[in-house]
Amino acid sequence: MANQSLRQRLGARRPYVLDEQVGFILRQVYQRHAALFMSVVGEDLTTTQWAALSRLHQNGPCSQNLLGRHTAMDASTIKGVIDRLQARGLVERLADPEDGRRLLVQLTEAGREVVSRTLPLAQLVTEQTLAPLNLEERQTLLDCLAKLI
Amino acid sequence: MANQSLRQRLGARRPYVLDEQVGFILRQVYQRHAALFMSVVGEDLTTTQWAALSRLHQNGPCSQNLLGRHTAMDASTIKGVIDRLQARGLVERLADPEDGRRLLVQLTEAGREVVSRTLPLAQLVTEQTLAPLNLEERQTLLDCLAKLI
DNA sequence: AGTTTTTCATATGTAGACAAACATTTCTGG
DNA sequence: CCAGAAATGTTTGTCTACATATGAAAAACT
Repeated sequence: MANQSLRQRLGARRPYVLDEQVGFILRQVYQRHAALFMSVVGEDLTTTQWAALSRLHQNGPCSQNLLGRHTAMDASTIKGVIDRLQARGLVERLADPEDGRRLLVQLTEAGREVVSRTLPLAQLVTEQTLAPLNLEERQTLLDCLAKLI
Repeated sequence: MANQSLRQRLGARRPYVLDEQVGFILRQVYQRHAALFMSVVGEDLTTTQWAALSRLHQNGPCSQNLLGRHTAMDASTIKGVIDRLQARGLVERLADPEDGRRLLVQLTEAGREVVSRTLPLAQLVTEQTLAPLNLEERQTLLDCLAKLI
């Protein structure tokens, strides 16, 4: 109103309200999603571990670093994730015969079982995360978010 | 097309494509934002440290746990954050005379200086994070995200 | 060929993020 | 009033996340 236009005429900005900042909101939405994932999926799987497993399922075996790039993790993060998945027998590392630097990472039989058991639950989590929005809003949200990556 | 309706008639779902899942997208958007924040703000401040500082600036002194709730951090997370801010002299802890359990956390003079120096940069980061969207899209995005907290 | 650069995996250190367990203090219900 | 419940802060352990440094292997270059 009058106040608003006065502020604009003076060149002053809106005050900085933490709860209105994208970053703060994004962190909370992701927190809610991650908590939902853990509680729905069980299996003691984290969202990042699931990203690695589902990427291996979708794309097949892959070098560790490349898998990291395909799951938005840097080299040291993906290493830790694969370490833990390997310790649980869901994944195995093989030397790449074609490149002495690379480790080929692939799902084990147990890993494939976990993936097929988890897939429908992961879909459910996506659905539940978006539950407060209607179909049109969901599409808009995903489109906007995709532009911000 | 024909394929699509066949799948629907059979009750089958769309395949699970990792890159289309909200959780995976959210993580990447937040990563980009956090990296942007660190590079624009400097001061060696993280987004969560900034959340604590700006909340104290906005709301005044506060017990440690309550501050955690106001910044979406659990008790052990906010403790670590305040530990580090205190070690840098940006924040101080006082015993609450009214409640023997509580620690009152408040900004120091140095903390207030960092906040005023950082505020305009934090606004810039918000702006840059949303840069790929027009004004209408930004509002829609924030509205949708707010429903997902 | 040999040198430089890049890539890959690893290691270390710092920082969120949360669960679970704990002691202390405060609040509440009977 | 007093016992049980709840809140506050701390500690420990596990897991992401990244910067930086290192050694080894491959690619690119002259």
